[in-house]
Amino acid sequence: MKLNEQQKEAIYHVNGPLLILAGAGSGKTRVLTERIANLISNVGVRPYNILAVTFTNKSAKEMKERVSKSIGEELTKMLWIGTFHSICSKILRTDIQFIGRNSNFVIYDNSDQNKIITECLKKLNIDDKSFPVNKIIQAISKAKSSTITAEEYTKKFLTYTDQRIGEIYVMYEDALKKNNALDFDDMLFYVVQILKNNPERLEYYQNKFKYILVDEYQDTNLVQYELIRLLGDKFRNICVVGDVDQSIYSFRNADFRIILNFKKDYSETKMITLDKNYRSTKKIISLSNEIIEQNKDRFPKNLTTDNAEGEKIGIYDLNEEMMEVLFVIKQMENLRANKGYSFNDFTVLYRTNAQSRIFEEYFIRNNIPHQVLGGFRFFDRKEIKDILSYLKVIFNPEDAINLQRIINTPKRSIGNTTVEKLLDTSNAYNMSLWDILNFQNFDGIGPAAQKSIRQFVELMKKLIQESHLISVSKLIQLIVDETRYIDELQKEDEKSDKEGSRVENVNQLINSAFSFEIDSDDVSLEAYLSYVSLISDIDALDGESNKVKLMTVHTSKGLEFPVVFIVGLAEGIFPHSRSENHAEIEEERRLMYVAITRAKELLHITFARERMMYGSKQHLTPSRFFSEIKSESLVECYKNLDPRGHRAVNQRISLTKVSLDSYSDEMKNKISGFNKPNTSHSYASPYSTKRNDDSFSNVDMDYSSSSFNSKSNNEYNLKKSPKKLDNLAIQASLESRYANKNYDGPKVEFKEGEKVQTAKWGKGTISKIMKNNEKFLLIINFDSVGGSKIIDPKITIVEKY
DNA sequence: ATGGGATAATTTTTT
DNA sequence: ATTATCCCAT
Repeated sequence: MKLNEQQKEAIYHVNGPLLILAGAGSGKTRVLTERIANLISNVGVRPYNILAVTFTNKSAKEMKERVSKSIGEELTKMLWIGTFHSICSKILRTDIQFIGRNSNFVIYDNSDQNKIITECLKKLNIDDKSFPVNKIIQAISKAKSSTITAEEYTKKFLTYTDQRIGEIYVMYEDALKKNNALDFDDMLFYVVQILKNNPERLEYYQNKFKYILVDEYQDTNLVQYELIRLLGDKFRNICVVGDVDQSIYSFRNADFRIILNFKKDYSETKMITLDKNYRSTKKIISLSNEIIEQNKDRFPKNLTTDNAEGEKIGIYDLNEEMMEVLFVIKQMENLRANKGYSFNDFTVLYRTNAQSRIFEEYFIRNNIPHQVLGGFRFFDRKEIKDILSYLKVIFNPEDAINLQRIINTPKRSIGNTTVEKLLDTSNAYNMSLWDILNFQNFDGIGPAAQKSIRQFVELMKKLIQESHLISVSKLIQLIVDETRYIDELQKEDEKSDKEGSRVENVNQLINSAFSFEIDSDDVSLEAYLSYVSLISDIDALDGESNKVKLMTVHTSKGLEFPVVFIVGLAEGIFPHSRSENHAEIEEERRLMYVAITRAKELLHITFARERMMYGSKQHLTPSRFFSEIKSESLVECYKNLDPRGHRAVNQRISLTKVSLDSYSDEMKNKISGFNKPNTSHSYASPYSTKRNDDSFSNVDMDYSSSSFNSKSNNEYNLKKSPKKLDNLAIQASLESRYANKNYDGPKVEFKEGEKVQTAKWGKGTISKIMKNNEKFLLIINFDSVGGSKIIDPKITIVEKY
């Protein structure tokens, strides 16, 4: 496609600060990548003089791929493209000594932080009811994101609460230092401190990064702002791209005022607005404009498009949650049968992860291939964290937090009381927990526990020794073998009937470590640990397989889909009940704006008036966002008026066309503080009476003639059924039988791109083959289950079909 | 030291 | 409904 004038201007601008205000779907990724390509190919900038910062690893990867296509892999490798954290981790690896820390550091995540804070509270004798741990973590994170040190905190904030938090902050910092650990915020803050306090390092990086590009600038926080400011201060070739209307991460201390103030910091800024949308239909863009215009804190901007007018946006007012799901299923079937759409054109967006469940349930029951993005992360699973804790302690035995995590995992009779005593001793002698464990005798600890401790120490020493000799994947295998941890997991797996076993997850971890060893230049334990600390999940969104995607609106940022269903548009859910003040409601509205602008062709918005929440039935009213739609011509509203309610569900959904006006009125009555001037000027549409008369043009969603579900011919599977599907259970047991048998069948030749199937995961495509002299693994994109899996064909039978 | 039962809380999330 | 946390009995 041809570039428009604004895009060209942004791409070919070379020197001086550049602010690109890029509306949704305005081709900003293209502008960024072509800008990099232009700097290198035409201006003659050396690739290692360019720094490009992205918001997620995924977008960093995408940018690398796209730049690579235009300037080649070799040059792209010399660029610094990455997230703020990965860039800072790279800098700290060489420069952390400047703040007197050891480069052997480990990165602490939220749960590690949680443990430290809990300990601090205990030591300071502060009640964790009046000072909830998560609130404290947030406060400290906020301070660090605003470049406020612990000492400054205690001086700056003088209320009782803040003074106590300051105390905790000081102690927390101390603990991190003792454990030779950094939290995520530290990584950025420390780099800023190093640059501020060491002129020669600042000079070095300023000369290195002659050209800086920052994506998603509306979601940066103060430290990130400082960092970019410091790095770019010499050459001032800073290009930032963002959209105030898509700032949705203030709960993570993002501050969109930073992008609003960019011009104040750099008076010579060239500002370019990209407001031509290449993604969506006119109707979708108009709707998004009407919603976002309600926000006061923004640059006025009017996104337009030359795309087709498009279909009206459907609004569906349903009686209960299950009907929402049924409606989505039915619509998808229609679009597939009559409009040539396929499963991977469809995406369901929701406000909270909890909403995904019912969709998953019914999608599985109706054999709808789907993939849930986000939600519970692989690396947050207990068994995975336990193993990573072993690795972290092996790498850095001073890490008392992870040491505590594994000292009695699996159970080896070193209980809380014993650990408490050990910690007391550690504090008393000001020695690390690891040093204390290495003593031969412990006062006041029983002989059984002493023996266990000695065994544990010997085990760890052995593992530390081995870690220098063997690969990470082998080390993980050794850990689970030597500790007999796998036995404990096996038992837990047998007890619970949850899907996806813990043992299997551990195998996935080993496989993913193996794939890291094949892909990565540096395969040291250190490199692996910083790699896993900075990635969120191993499964990525793969656009090729034919699956319906389900995700939160937050996760959908930056993506686009032909057909979007935004579900659960009810007061309390979207906008969320936790959003109370004006600023929070505006953020919810931006979130709604993001959701709408994901859609390319068709957009359906649904809500249910009744839904199960917190274990009981709740009655909900339509979202206030409906009342903000001014043009009746953009939407088509349907209401489910079936008096039989849920009993009718197994037969049909009967939808009746209604007027949008009813939602304006309803919202005016329901939302307190909603004081719009009288109806005279706004929402009444000349067509409203006609529409009401029209109400017998029903949309009849009869699905008894469904050709969709081939197995149970007539009906959608909507009745309650046991959680686990029978066929899945059978497949799983088959799979485990094969696994235990140590299958050594015929060696089949596999090729990338080949269609294969396994008993447990069904059909899929081989996306990558990884092998070396000790292992042979397949990465397979499965159609029915979420994402790709790493499969060892020696353990899992893989058949071609 | 461990495990079971009572009790409380329940957004969004990258790194 | 689900899950984490706490406290007490074993």
